[in-house]
Amino acid sequence: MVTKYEQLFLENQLCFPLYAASRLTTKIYTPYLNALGLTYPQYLVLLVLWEHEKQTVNEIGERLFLESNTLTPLLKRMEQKGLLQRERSKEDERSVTVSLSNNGANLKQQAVSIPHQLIASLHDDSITEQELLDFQRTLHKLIDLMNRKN
Amino acid sequence: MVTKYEQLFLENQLCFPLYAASRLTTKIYTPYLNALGLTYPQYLVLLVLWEHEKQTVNEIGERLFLESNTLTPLLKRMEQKGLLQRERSKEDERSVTVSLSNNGANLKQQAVSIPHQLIASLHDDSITEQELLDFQRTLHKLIDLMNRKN
DNA sequence: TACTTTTGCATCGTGCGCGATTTAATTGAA
DNA sequence: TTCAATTAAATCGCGCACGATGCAAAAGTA
Repeated sequence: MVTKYEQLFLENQLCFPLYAASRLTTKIYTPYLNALGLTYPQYLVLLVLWEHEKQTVNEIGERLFLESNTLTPLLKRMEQKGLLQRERSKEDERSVTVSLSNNGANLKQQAVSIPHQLIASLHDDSITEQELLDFQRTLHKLIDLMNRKN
Repeated sequence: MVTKYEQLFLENQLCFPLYAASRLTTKIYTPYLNALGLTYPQYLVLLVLWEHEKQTVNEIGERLFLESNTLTPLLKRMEQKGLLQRERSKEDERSVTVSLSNNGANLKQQAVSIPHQLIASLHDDSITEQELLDFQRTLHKLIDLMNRKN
């Protein structure tokens, strides 16, 4: 039985472990991404663009749960690095279309090996594959749930 | 079977869902914390201090996985708000002891109801209590694992 | 004791996140 | 068709995160 006060312990909340886990994972990604000259959010934008080469700021934002106040400066930095182009849409002048440059598209080849390398480096007998799949499933459910309620 | 390229999809990675979930949870906390005049990281510091009223910057950092470059400015802001005091330790002049003010200690009473309110507002039949407990267990395992490998 | 090394905190610079607001284009309604 | 409402980006300000570096105190070592 968890008392009212014990719910205030760090470990008994969901928020803190998620926050800690998120920061730890990006930290583990960092050396691999540094090698490609990318930050973690920049890598996420590329993941989205590697699936569809051309998208509006809004579409990218829907995938990443980010808005223009975060994306606009982020995309500008990526444009400066020559990873992508930003261009006002002709059909709807309010929208900005973001498209991969050759440079940005080519990074995919180098990024392909990252997930496997990470899994290998993190491999541990204390967590089974099935446990991880279940975890992933619940995580997606939680995201959907919180996204609906927000 | 997930191919090499499919591993680059957002959904097939662990990092992005964790990142998204973490941000969504803090977003859900925000209105409750705003009512107390707190940011989410400030709330985390208070959670730690509510368990032990007096701790060094280092001890707080070990609990939250944060270092002085993040904590020092954060704690200064909290000191300005009158939530805590910072003081050089007499025994070890390198350390700074952080202790709760009455104001900061009293906030605990108001914070106690937050976890329950959140659980209630998020309640959904699509996720069972057991599923959530399993999830939490794996999450802690992952944190331990990543923390060891880092 | 004299020294090197380690430790704890602070500072600096950069890049997010995000609430609030602005601007311009498009859509919707009378 | 006119005007109000909505939508898409952008801008601004603030508060984290965090790598890199600096500095002083303490601990370890010859």
